[in-house]
Amino acid sequence: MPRAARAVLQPRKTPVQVRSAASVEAILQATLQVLLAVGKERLTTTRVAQRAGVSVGTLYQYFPNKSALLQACLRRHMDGVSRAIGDICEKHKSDGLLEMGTALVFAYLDAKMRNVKESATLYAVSSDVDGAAISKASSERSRRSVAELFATAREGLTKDPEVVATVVLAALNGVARRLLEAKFPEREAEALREELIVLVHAYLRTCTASQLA
Amino acid sequence: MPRAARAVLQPRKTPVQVRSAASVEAILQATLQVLLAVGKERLTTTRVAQRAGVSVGTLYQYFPNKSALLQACLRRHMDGVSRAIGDICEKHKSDGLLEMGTALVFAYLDAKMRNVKESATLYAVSSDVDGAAISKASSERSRRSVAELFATAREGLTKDPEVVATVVLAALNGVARRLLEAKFPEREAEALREELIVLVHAYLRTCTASQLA
DNA sequence: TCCGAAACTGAAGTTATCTTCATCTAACCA
DNA sequence: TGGTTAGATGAAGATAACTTCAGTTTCGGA
Repeated sequence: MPRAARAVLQPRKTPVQVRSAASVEAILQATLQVLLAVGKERLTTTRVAQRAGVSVGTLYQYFPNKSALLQACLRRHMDGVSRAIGDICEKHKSDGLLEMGTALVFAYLDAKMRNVKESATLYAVSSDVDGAAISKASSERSRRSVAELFATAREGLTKDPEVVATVVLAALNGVARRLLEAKFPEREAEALREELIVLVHAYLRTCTASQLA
Repeated sequence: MPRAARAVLQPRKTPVQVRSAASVEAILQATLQVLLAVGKERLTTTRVAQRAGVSVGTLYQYFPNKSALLQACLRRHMDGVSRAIGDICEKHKSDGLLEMGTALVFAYLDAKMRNVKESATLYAVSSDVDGAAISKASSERSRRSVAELFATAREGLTKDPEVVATVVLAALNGVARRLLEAKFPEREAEALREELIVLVHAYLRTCTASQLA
């Protein structure tokens, strides 16, 4: 993995013609495909270019290096997850706390499990590539959404919504990871989801004065 | 990262003389030191050998390749954590559930936070190197310990101890990761630990028939 | 239709590290 | 003390990408 260009994350050139935008799109898609097909160890820029149906040179026209390419890919995925969380938060404003909890569990697991292999692969990529910053930004956004959501809960919180959101999301993330590492994620998913709801509900009950059903 | 030798993880040669055992030890320590000092991107076998005070050739006498070296390092660390869990489980056999929960939270966070940078760095290494298998084996051992512990709880569980253990450990892991990724882990640690205890207690209360304090 | 800019090409250069192996030294044992 | 095995050495070889750039093609407006 290259040592250069920590700072240069942005595409070099902003597409102005249609075909170039198409190239960028193709390259990003190809990156994910190659990643899934052969794994990050054997992902090469040439291979990605081939799969995208362009030349390596074109690839390097839009991404300063391999690392930036992978980062862009990662960012896409993460944004998808945090957008899913954000949407669900919008939908459940002013609901009851438990309802919120249930909705979050479903949304989170769905987002991660939609295609298991993609999530798992990108987790692995994340630790190269300084993915920490990217996933941090993304999970920060989720945390905000969830904290705001909790703040609107009918029952009223007795704790800092930010803290509650942090704990809930961390727990969700822990279980999701556990699931992704399992041999047959789909098989275990349902059971763990039920249990996760129990966990989240139990916790949320401690965060409010009123007695929840 | 090499593509070869997926299967060959074991040291090539088993030390029979004292000095060679010392070499192996020195190499492993050096690996960790180099990792912490310059990061995995710039860790080279030559650099490790230098730091260990041996030649590269010696290194390759005991580790078939760089990957195996890092795996050995990772295994060491993971074993430390699961041993800490195992110990605490022994100590709290037949205690009350809540007590167990508290003890686990402390043990887990302590183990991960003892030296934050080491944990964080090795997490990153883990995703190269096929670390999944290693950490899986280790966390499987932890899960066993914790499940056995829960099975001895005074109150008696109304759920499968394995499931309960899985959920609790996943949640712990999620929060620990969140903490390791934070800018100042030590600063947030205490607050999150308290909250984690609340979370675990709340969950454990749902796992037993009797009313817990 | 023509021209300048945008986009594309891909062979070749560059760099960096892993890994080997022929050779040397130290340890052990009879 | 001499022979045999274990251990250590490190320069050289091999590999495997990444990345560049000079030249070509395509696009879009005048």
